[in-house]
Amino acid sequence: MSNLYSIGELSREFGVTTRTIRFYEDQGLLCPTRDGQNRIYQGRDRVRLRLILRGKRLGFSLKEIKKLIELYDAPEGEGAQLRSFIEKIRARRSELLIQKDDIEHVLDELDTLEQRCTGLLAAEGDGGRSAQ
Amino acid sequence: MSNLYSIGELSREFGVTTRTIRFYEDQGLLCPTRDGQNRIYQGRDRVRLRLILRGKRLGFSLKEIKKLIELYDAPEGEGAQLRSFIEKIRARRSELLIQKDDIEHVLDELDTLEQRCTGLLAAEGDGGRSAQ
DNA sequence: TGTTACGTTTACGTAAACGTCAAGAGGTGT
DNA sequence: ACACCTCTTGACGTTTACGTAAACGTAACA
Repeated sequence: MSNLYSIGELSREFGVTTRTIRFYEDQGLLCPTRDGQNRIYQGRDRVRLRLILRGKRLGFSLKEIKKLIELYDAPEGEGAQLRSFIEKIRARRSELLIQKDDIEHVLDELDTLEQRCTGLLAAEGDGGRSAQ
Repeated sequence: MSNLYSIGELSREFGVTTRTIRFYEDQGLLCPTRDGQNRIYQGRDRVRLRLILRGKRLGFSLKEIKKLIELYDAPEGEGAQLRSFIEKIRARRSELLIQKDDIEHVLDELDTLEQRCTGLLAAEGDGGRSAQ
């Protein structure tokens, strides 16, 4: 268990380009240590990358993802800030619950579509005998 | 029940700009009828717009949304096409299931974050008496 | 001693999804 | 007649999230 990764290793593991990983660093989402010029990623960087990609799949912007990461890294600050954080978290949770609902809807629609397609296929293989 | 809508009405109802709605038409996602130059949207256009915005919330690109709509509108074609459609539907379903899982993860993380924040708040209101 | 693989920085390019004018037409109220 | 509102068609600008290419360093391998 090396626990240390090169940019290429991470790139292969997660199916993103090295350019992408460097870009995330540019945007302040990752901050690997260095061996001379070369980047060295630790376990926590890998966890972060996983978080980033998960966020992306959910339609978060990189900026939003960065804020979430910062929340995780430094949950400090005075009352007002904390209360505003909590507000944002709750807003985000509402959106996610809506997304879950969206997904249910779309899954239903996909089921309908697939059934329609398989129906058409059957009618075709049928020589059209079961067409309306 | 007029069942007919101007671009402004739809824009207000769905909270998007008229520019956005026209853009969707440009991309072939909507095709309202006309009264002279003015666009007139029917109930089905409204349904489509709802579909489009749902797709967007799920991170679909407009091109992907267009394909889904086309699938819905014209589920015709020969066997090979239908089979390829079904493939795409299944691929999409897999992604959505992953997204659902992503959402569960992030919801958990948000819960953790919120608890951490409320904990800090309590410690603060406490005058720090319950700090570590 | 090449060449192959992997890494680096810098910088310009690009596709998607609109935003933002500009300039005008058409109806409505006063 | 004038203002106001909503609509129209361009057309250029902007942000995000990278792609792509240039030009180079380093280490291994035949």
